[in-house]
Amino acid sequence: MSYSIGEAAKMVGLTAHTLRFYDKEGLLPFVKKTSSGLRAFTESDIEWLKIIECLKGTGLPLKQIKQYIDWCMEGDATIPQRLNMFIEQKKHVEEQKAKWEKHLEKINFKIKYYEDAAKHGNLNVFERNPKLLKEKKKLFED
Amino acid sequence: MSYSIGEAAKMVGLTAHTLRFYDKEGLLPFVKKTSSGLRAFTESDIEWLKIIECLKGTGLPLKQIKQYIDWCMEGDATIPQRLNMFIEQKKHVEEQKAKWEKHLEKINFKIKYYEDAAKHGNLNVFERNPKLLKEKKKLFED
DNA sequence: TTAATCTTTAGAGTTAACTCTAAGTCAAGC
DNA sequence: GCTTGACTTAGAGTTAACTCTAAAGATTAA
Repeated sequence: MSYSIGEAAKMVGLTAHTLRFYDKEGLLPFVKKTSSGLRAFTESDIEWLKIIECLKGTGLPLKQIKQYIDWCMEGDATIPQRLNMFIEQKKHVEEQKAKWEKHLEKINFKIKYYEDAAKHGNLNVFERNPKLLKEKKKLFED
Repeated sequence: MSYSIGEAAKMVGLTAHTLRFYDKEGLLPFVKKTSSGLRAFTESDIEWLKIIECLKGTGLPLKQIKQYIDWCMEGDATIPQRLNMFIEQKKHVEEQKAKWEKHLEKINFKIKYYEDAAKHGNLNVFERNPKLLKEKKKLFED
């Protein structure tokens, strides 16, 4: 059993347009067509789409995703490159997570700041709460 | 004391071009100019840049960042909107973090998979390690 | 069998966020 | 004073990733 492009799109949360665009960019060399020229997505193809989504969702550009797909199509000789790519991507995700953690601290500070400001209707937050000023200095120095 | 656009750019890890672009887009209404027309960034302006970087780094588009800056320029009446924006952005960051966690699991699986493949020089990983196949099914179902 | 709803292609258009160029102005060191 | 490098503007160009259009062919339900 196989899925039309519209069904496949729905399954992975993309549009048919986007899937055709990916195909045009060479990201879906594994998708076969029926005798009348319609794309037929297999279960395995859906899994490919999910790994593409995973890589895209962690910030890997389509060009590099294509590189990975190309390596997969080339066979066993490219296993080390593929392993390396995922190790690098893991590093990247962990760096991003750390960066987001830093950003989240600033956001949490701003929430505290504006909660106090909202309560009193003005921005004299640091006069009311000097500790928050120290916190701000720690967060924004470097 | 104040900083030139080049100095300010270096301090926040952007280029002078980008800062001029932000200014043109209305993101830097607070930056004053010298009598001869050069932008002069104060310490407080650098802090603005850091909060812009924080919002941009957590995926907020420049248009919405501009909306926030505009609210700040409007005064105390917009405090609730600003608070709300940071609360929404916090939610967004936490959703992203959860998404990245999911992606990281898939990446970790692929690393295990390709480590075994690399060790043996071929992709018959699931024949050697059926547990990994079950893990894969769990990760890619939904 | 026919209407409605897919799907196909090539190719044009869009959006966000830069990135660069040209032509001129300003500032710092010798 | 002069050179060198940084700064100014307006505006053009770039890149990634879609997003849409048109015209034609395929599939499905009544």
